[in-house]
Amino acid sequence: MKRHVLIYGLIGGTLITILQWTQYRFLVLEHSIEIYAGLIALTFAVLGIWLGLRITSPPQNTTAPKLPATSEANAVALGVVPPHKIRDDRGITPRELEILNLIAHGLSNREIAATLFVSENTVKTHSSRVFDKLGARRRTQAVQLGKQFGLLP
Amino acid sequence: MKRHVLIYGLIGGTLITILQWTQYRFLVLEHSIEIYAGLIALTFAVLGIWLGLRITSPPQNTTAPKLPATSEANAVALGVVPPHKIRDDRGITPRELEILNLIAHGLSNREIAATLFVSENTVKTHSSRVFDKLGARRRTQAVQLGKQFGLLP
DNA sequence: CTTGTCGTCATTCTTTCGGGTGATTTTGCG
DNA sequence: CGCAAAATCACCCGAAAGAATGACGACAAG
Repeated sequence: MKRHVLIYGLIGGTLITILQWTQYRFLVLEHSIEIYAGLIALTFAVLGIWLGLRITSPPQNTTAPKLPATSEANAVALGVVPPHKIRDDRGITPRELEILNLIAHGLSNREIAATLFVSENTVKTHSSRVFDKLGARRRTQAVQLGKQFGLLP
Repeated sequence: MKRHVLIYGLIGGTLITILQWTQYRFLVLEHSIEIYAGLIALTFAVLGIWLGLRITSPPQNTTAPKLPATSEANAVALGVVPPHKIRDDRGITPRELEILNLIAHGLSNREIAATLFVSENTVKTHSSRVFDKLGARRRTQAVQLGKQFGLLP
């Protein structure tokens, strides 16, 4: 990301230099200022669009927390390797995984509590722990990450 | 969409006009040309970024890191997915599907609103409609049903 | 016996979701 | 042009979710 800003500034500086170099031509051509302005506008508009695409192509990178840099996980993310082979169990206990599974099926905490015959607070505790271990802030995100880690089908 | 281009051209024209109007000031300030060039560059860079976001956010191909709509066709062609699983588009509009997609990625309503440059209320309206059309009561359930209907990868 | 883990439950508090309703603006199409 | 669908935004309100604690019993390992 920093490289883009660098390139950006570099192009800007180059453009300024070129403008400075061709400064004396303003005396000759009458309306060259508009032409130059248009050129600059066009250039930077294209550049801006390109930049805009660049900086927004990974939209949830800002929200997505710690993703492992391991080659296995990357392979899973890219779909190269079937995810059931490598499951990144991040210290998630069986009970917690059970809750995560029910969450993925669209059940509410109350329904999960009723299913497992435990208190709703217990479900909340488990889910909170799962979220913490997965680095998720919402249950939908937990489901998404759970699938990435091969914990969920 | 056409309006944006229009606005774009309008702003450009206005800028040119302003430049023309302030043309005589170039005789006073020595390096104002660079300043003006920088201003133009900055303005159009921001504008370009904005435009780039505008023209690329409606189709979620650029923002969606996951497999696009052609994934199912590819999967069918590869024999991975049985062809009887046809996507049951239940009158869900593209925008609504886009919101559903972002929900499936674990984004909150606020984050979705920020991603799509709309109000949080709008996101809520869309999601409510999607839930209604899918028969879901929770977003996790909506995701689950969306996958069942072949609307989500 | 001490330590650590796991599962369980509670309380308080804040944030987020979701339903409901109404409104305006854009847009696509006949 | 005029209409209908889609998209946008606003407000209220209750329910659900989640964070931050603290606590207790069971159980296995050291």
